[in-house]
Amino acid sequence: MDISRTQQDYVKTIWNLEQVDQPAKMKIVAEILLLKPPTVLAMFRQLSKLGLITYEKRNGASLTDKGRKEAERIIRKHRLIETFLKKVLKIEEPLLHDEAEKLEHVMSDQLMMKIDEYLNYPITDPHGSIIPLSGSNTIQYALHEMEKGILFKVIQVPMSGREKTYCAENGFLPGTKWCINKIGPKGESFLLSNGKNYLAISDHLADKIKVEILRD
Amino acid sequence: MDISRTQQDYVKTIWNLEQVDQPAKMKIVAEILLLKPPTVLAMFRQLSKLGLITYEKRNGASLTDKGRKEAERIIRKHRLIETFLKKVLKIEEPLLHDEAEKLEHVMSDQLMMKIDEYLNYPITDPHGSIIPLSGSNTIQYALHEMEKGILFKVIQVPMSGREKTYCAENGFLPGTKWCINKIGPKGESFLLSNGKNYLAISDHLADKIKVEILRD
DNA sequence: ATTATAAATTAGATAAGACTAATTATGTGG
DNA sequence: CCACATAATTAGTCTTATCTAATTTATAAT
Repeated sequence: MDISRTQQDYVKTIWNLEQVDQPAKMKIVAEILLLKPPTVLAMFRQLSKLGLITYEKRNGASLTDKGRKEAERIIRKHRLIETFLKKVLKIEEPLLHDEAEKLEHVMSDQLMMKIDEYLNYPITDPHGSIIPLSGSNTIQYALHEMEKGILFKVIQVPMSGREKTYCAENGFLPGTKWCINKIGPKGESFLLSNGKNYLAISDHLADKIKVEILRD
Repeated sequence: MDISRTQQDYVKTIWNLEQVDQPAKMKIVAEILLLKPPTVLAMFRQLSKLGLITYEKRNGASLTDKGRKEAERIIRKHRLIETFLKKVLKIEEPLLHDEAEKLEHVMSDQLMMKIDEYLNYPITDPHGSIIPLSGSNTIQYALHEMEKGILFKVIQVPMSGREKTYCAENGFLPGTKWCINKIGPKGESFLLSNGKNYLAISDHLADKIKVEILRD
């Protein structure tokens, strides 16, 4: 059962608020969507019934897993569309955003897959925001393929030798989370940080490391 | 004042019927749009009030100039979108048509211009249908640039010499209407017909002839 | 001309999404 | 702890686009 365009706008708005840790209270959502509180209340109830959000007075709406999945499907479309329009047609702001805002509601998943493929599975959109993945499948990348500013989780490091030791000594182990601070010219080195320490990874080593992008 | 998505579907349907000289009667329009006659009647009245159609009992709806312009704006979008999706993303039927059907209602004129430019102002869509022009401006082409099956009006022929005589003798004069029956391999000759006679035009001559595509 | 059939119309209902105006909760400052 | 400001809610209305069921109007066939 597809949700309506209107409902899509709501989950998207709530998702965006949650990204910056703002509770999605009625008043705020109403302001963002240029609606009045009673309208928003009615929709919150509708979305609750659909299992997309939970709503508590004074606490605002929170996406359920189902709702988050819906939201990310739309955000993914929005960002892929922006990337495509910018790359291929050289569209600039504000047209870029406005068109994506409309197209995200009508482009099929099937078409989005084609666009994703055409763009060679981009990680970020023209504003540098991460493009959420489709569905629940988390794709693993080589560290090598990452961009600056991306937060990721380590999945795999070399299993033996000097490189294994280097990673282990620096706490760069599967399951740990890191962020890319800097990439050397021509991508020949990566400066990572985990909030406490910094760690340099050579191009060569980066090629042997598997990571997973974190998006929440 | 933009017309609604629903209204757009109606004028588009009426336009399509007029193209094949079918009167757009309520019953037919209802069948095409999967609606019931009372619904269509209500909309016919609405569209009349908006000056987009005239409606007479038993005779069906006819587009006014304003309505035709609206319809062609949408058809133009549909066909440009199909051309783009096919050329760039290699989308095939039936997805091609379904996506265009949705996108035509949301893509801005501005974006369409970019797509038109990107495609280098195509004349026909992937099905060979002519892409209507935007607005009232009729663009003139060299006969040379035309494709098979296109109906056109002659705008300009050589003003002197053997070629002028040839055109004049065969009734190929400004204002007359012709259709391209056949184009030689590598476009080195054109076989035209005006319904009565056939006329061959060489590549060389075709280059000096200006025509205007007829789309109604 | 009369009737049967098909098309058009009316009347009234519904659903989604929006509004306004009025009312009720809630939480904070005095 | 009470009053007031702010937030949330209720109740009722509107618009757009749809429907069904019943009725009227044309057209064609006898």
